Amino acid sequence: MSVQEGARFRDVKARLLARVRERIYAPGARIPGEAELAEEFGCARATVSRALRELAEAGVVERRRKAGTRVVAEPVREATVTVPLVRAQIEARGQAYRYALLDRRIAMPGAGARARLELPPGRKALHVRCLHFADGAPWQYEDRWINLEAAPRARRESFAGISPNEWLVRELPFSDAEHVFHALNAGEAEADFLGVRPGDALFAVERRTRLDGRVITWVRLLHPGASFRMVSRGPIA
Amino acid sequence: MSVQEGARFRDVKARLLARVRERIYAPGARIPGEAELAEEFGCARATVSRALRELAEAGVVERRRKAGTRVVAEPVREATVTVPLVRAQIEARGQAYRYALLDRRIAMPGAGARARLELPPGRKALHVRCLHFADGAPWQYEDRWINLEAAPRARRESFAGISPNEWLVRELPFSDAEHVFHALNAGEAEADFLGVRPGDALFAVERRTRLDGRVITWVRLLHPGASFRMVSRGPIA
DNA sequence: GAGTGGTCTAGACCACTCA
DNA sequence: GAGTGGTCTAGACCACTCT
Repeated sequence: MSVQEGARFRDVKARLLARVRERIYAPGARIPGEAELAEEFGCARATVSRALRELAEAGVVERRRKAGTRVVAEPVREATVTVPLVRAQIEARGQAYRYALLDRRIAMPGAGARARLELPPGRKALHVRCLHFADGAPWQYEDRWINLEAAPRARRESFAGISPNEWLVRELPFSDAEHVFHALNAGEAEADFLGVRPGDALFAVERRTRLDGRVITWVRLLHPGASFRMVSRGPIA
Repeated sequence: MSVQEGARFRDVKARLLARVRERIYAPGARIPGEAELAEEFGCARATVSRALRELAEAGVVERRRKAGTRVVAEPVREATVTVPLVRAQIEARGQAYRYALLDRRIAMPGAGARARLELPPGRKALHVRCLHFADGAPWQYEDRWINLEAAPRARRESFAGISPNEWLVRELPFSDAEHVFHALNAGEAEADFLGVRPGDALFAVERRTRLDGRVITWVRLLHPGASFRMVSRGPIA
């Protein structure tokens, strides 16, 4: 009948979610145990377990041993956004990508950058600033600090031909990242780089990357607010 | 030895991730099949399967039947952000929450709002605008359209005592949501509401909520850029 | 056609945490 | 102490998709 069938646990998950939405299982209320549900649905407990685990990951239910499974009382919305490689993002839009290095130097980070790099006082780091263009128009201004003790090979890289963004993805892929998103007004220099007027709204993505607990790099990516959108994906079920 | 032990699949997952990071499994390369890995690690295939499934969800590997499992060639970063209830967010910061309704009327939506609600032409909808305060200072301006055909009970709600945000979470929890984030400059009216100057950067969250395929509501939430941060959670493993 | 992942089952043991 | 979820196993069948 249906096109994308063939997963019993998906069916169980959907039916349980439907019960939550219809208030058959009220917010905050406890729902039957895995064994009971398995019997009701006529499947193995492991199947119910997987369905409930995914509902828990989606924030629909809360599970605790002995206490059982409850419908979440105050749902919290989550959105998963993709922060792609600039180049891939631009090329996916069918636009021509161009990269330009503005500045590369080993310098003493300011207090803010030093704290974010979790560097001891008096330690220098690599500071790189560059621009990414889409069809010739400035798309992203990148201001990055790299911890040379965590990524010593960066010392020998000029970043003339490859952006630090891309270099790091190749050099240290699958590292852990923390992101912060916010909005700010363009200063004189940023406006100049991005081809907007001072005071125009910018969308900022800040990312700190770790590997084995050490901070490798901290970067601030600025986009002109007028053209930039960040979109989340995916529903609950 | 370790504190949080007791999950064989986590161990397998961590070891596989380590191999990817150390380039033992190179980007784009194929890794051994589940059966082979299960034998190597001395566990059941289902255990390896779960580890690999989670790595696939984290974007580290790609899996296809018959083709096998490959390390992702061009990693894509993802960030999961929490978009909490305004009130909960403010109270979690230890600040006093206050809500004020600005305007509530049934009206003809403009072209943009109508399209986002996926409403046929000539259909009216409920338009609500309100403010959320933290310790007396404006924290969020909410501009919302509600599809009265999908949420008819909203017609009888005045929204004088409860924000539409909160009312909808109670009325139709666990609905599916799409989010868009961007930055813009405050106009005259928005600046006035939010207590900032016209032109100041604002952080915008737009959310469209669906249930059973129908759009229930579309909302634009504006925050003063100077004070607002949206933070992502969680590493890969 | 054949190889790989995707899922299900039945049973088992364990870990946590509530009463 | 006892009830619940969390995980593992061994075996099985199936669905997809590459060759």
